[in-house]
Amino acid sequence: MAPPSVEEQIVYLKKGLAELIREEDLRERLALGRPLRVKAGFDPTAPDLHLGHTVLLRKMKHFQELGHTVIFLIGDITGLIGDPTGRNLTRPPMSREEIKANAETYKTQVFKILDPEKTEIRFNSEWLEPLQFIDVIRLCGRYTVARLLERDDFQKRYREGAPISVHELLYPLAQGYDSVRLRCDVEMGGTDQKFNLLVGRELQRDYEQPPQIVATTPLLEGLDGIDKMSKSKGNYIGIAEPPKVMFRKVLQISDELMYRYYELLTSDSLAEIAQMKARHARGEQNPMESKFELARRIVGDFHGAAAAAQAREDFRREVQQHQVPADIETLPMPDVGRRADKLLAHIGLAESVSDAVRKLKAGAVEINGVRHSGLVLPATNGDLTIRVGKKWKRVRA
RNA sequence: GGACGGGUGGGUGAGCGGUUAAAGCCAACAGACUGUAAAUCUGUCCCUCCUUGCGAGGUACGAAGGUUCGAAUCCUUCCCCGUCCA
Repeated sequence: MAPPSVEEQIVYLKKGLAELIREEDLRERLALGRPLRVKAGFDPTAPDLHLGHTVLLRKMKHFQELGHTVIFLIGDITGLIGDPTGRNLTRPPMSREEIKANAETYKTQVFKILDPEKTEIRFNSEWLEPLQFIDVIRLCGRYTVARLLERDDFQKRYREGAPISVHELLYPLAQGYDSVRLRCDVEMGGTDQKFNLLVGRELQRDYEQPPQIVATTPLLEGLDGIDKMSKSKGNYIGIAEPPKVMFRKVLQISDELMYRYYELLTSDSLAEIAQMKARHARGEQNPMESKFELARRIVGDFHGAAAAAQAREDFRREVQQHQVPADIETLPMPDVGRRADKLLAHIGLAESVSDAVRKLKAGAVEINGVRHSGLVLPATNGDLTIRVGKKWKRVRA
């Protein structure tokens, strides 16, 4: 197979990017004919990757497919600072032990998408840690406060009187310095990273390197369809989550969000998505069908086709037909007498006894298929199969 | 270093000596309706106890003390945040 031409590469790489700065630079760089060094940095804060990250990872994968080298940079030092991006408040720094553990988890997850052969995993402690204070001062001397304050969220926080710690200002510099040290040709990130990525260009120029090309990917909205997907918001689908859970989460997103997910998480073209949308609008196809398809594909990406089919089956049986899940967790009967409220709290179907009482009164509890609102458990000699909302548990008699 | 302003439940944000476990909104959780989508409606949303009640206790309004019969509300000290001045 003939290697793709520069123009073919450009077309392939541009698809699904939010912004490319600058296309001309990329064209020139590709024309050099050598594998480009493409970096993306990850904070070691969230131990679990979610679909939001995969938008970026999928794009990185595209670079790999074209023969380029991807550098998966784990910001173990910058993690100590805490990237202020998109936050109104300063993030508390993490301990080194946490960061190390999180980094390990990353490694096992990214290769579900990236090709290990064409990936360098690096830690920025490698070159940031040996820096002396004087080096840091010199680095700071290459940039001005005014320029750093240009960043949207700094500006906003400054205007609103929210705190900005000095070390947060250093974050973009550190990230830019990473690019210098790694001699990056391209740096990728979410659109919220644009500022940091651009600082990298400036610093590279200062170190007499050709400035990196900046490629940003759109931010994926979380399950709520409002905020960007993040672990701390709890609106995420983790790529390590069980097929069943992923499947259910996808089915629970809104129809509007479904189109967005198709756009960012599948290889379907915008035209195909528009056609699908039109079919829904004309009533030729139930949007639910498309959502099932989306769920099948997403689960398939991370767990394989068989698991996806199984997840679909589980969903049909458990969710649509309200049948008892096959893998229901079964626990021994705790010592709570005949008290239903205490039992619920004990087995984790309620947060507290008080919460359990509320749920019972609200009619949210079903025992052996019968709604139960009393505080005393029904008389039975068999196991108790209990459902509260979408959660199921079984208790052995 | 000085002068002000502020810290309330997951988030906002009222309350500014007593019917205040603390309004409203958002989120969340359950129920109805559905395609367990959206929208809508209803209920719940600190903990514990039981005699399940417009029940009884215990905690709670940055921290610790104090004044009061009684404090989230007043006073003192401390911690944190911001603004202005230097």
